[in-house]
Amino acid sequence: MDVVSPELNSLLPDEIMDTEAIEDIPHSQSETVVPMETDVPVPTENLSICSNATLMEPTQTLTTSAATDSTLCVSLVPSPLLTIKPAMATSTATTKTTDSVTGTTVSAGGLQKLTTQFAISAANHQIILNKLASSQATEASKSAAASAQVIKQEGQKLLVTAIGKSGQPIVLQLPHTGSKPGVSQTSGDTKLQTPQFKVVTIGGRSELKPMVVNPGNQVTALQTQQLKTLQIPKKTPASSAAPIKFIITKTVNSKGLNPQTPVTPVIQGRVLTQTSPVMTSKTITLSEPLNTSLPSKKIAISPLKTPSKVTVVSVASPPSNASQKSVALPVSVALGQQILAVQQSTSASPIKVATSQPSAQNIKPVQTVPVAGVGGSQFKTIIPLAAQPNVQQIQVPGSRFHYVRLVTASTASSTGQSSVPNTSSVQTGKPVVVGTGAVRMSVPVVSAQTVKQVAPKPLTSATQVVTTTQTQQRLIMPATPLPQIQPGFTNLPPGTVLAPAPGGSNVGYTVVPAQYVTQIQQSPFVTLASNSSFPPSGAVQSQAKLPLNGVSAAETTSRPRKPCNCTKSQCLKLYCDCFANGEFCNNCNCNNCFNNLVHETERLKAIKTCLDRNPEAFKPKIGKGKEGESDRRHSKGCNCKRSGCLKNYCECYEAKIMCSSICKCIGCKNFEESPERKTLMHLADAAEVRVQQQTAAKTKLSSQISDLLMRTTPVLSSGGGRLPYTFVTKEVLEATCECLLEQAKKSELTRQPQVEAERMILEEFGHCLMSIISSAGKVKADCASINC
DNA sequence: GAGTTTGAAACT
DNA sequence: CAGTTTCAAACTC
Repeated sequence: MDVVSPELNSLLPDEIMDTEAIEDIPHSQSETVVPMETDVPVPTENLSICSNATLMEPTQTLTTSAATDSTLCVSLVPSPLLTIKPAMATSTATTKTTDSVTGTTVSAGGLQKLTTQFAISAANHQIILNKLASSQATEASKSAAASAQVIKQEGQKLLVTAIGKSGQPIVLQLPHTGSKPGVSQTSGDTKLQTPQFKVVTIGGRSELKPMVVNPGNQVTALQTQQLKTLQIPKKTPASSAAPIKFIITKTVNSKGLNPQTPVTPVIQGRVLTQTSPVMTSKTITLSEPLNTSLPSKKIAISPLKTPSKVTVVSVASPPSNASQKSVALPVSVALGQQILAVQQSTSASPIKVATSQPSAQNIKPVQTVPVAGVGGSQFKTIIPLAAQPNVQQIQVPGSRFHYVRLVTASTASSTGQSSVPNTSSVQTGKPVVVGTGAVRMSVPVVSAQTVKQVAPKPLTSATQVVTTTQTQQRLIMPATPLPQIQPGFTNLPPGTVLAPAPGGSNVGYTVVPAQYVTQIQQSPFVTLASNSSFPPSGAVQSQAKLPLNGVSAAETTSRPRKPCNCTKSQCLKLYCDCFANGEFCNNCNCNNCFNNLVHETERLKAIKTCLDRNPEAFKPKIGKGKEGESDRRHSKGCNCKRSGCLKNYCECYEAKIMCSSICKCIGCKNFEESPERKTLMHLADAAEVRVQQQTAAKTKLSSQISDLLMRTTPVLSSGGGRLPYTFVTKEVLEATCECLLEQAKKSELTRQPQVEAERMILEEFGHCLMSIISSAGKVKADCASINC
């Protein structure tokens, strides 16, 4: 059975990637999503999918809760059926999620209760998602529905994000099966046979996941692979063998059951993809409590660039009766892959905080939001804050991920001292629980660059664990809403974290680029706000700089951006690249800079001004096209007049993309067949090759010299057999240089190509080195013979 | 490094 | 929306 109907199969990828086709849905004030870096409007649709995929846990239940009527809750229930629950947003409802570790069901406070379920027929194992905006999809879904007996239900949506692609998640409208037989989780018709769970990956491959369904709303994975992923294959012919058929439909800006009710802008947890077949990981669904009546805040963190894939590793919730809130550090990172992990910690934490509040209130879902980046899809993790949340920032040394820990005031101290382990897994796809105790969540901020930098070795084993020094760095987040800037939350600069403004700013919040968490940590505000029970920020910093996988934190956190030189804009206008990219100025050459925490009030105001002027001011200018293809284009197009669009004045050329029809440039030469462009490209390529060659040569030469010096390090007296480095005397060096110059002249006379000339010179240098070594060896032998 | 050119951003 | 000004980066010398 096809994972996706053929019609949709060819249709989906593009549409999924098409972010422009998806309308922005007004955001509710209480559920504000802060985009990090994206050209994708903050998705207002929510997808919540809870998945349990641990072999060890027989009681795993994936439950996603939707906060609003527009949300869709998907639950893996004991029956082989994949049950999708439409969230009937009720403020008092709680979402039950199964602890991935313990298998315990936990009620998340504030989460919308799933009151209605519609299940996918076990018989046909099909999920039909109606694409409302596409007649094709509709037809496809109809045809599929005929066999699957899936009923289309308005107002129920499933967000499907394109993995590895930027783009707004697609709202999948799921059929309501509440009235259908066999929908019930406790349905007695649950088959004991092991159903195969179809893993559908957007842009990826699909996998069959055998699942053991227990009659207790529990699903157990029989495979060692613990990842449960709902993925939609991109442009991949669906396998007819798939027992479960996913017919995906795209809903554009669906308003849900109640057209009068605006779609909640909050993004529910999403199931992301698992890319490494060898990696053991879990894809976990996050439950989103979407209650507009409740004061909630979401923290969007994530500067990301071009992650090919993002995996939400875990979203297990602690048992409802447990006061402990665990924090999982997402540390699994592979090249081209991002893993956002929010995993429930084990209850092993000795610290248990008794709280009068219902656990549901303490549990906040983590939202992972895909955002479009220049190079690829990006995901943001958004955390709604509890009534009085505090945020503790956690930084993993050597990683540019930024974690924000939400803790209650009463538990912060205990969390800080004992709840955070000092080790975390970095490699396995399965997140390692790093912290336990009162911590609610950890939110990774991941960028593609970060991934590349942090990425350890290729994941070959799920058991590889890299020990890192876990430090705690905190941001104290106010629990109150952010009325002042909420309207612009969805368009805040990429990588933005909301934090309280320092110095008692009346604004109340600080828009903090995630890249500058470190900066925040060093700010006086943080110091003052820091709980005494936590390690001093200085200690944290020192720990954070510990090398990870040979890469120091300093290296990994070095800003990739060039320093700005603003003089008049105070770095509070889009003239400033730092500001435009949602970053604080750091190590810049700017004058009178206000783009820092000290001037957060002004900065926030400036951000708002920019957003008022252009709601998409902080979104990437370069829209994301298909990967590997040239359809990336400038969102607005350039307006070049004199540069021919072949200089870096042109934003298109600078982004290494060709001008498009939306450009208003004059005399454009930046098009596919442009000879000028080709020439420039060839020159650039040649230059790049040369640089690479030279770099390689230098590296080799440096290595040889280093090796030589090592061998000639003084030691004859010590009997180590080394030669005295004094053999490399000035005379020897001069002679060597003469030889090299002679070789260069020779190659020049013979009109050798530069590459060949370089090779000849290097060879000559090698000969020189050999001669030196040989001579030194002879001297050593002579010396030894005379006992010198 | 200073000066010029350029085009996006900001302003009117 | 169009024209102008401001601004900082890119570029040239």
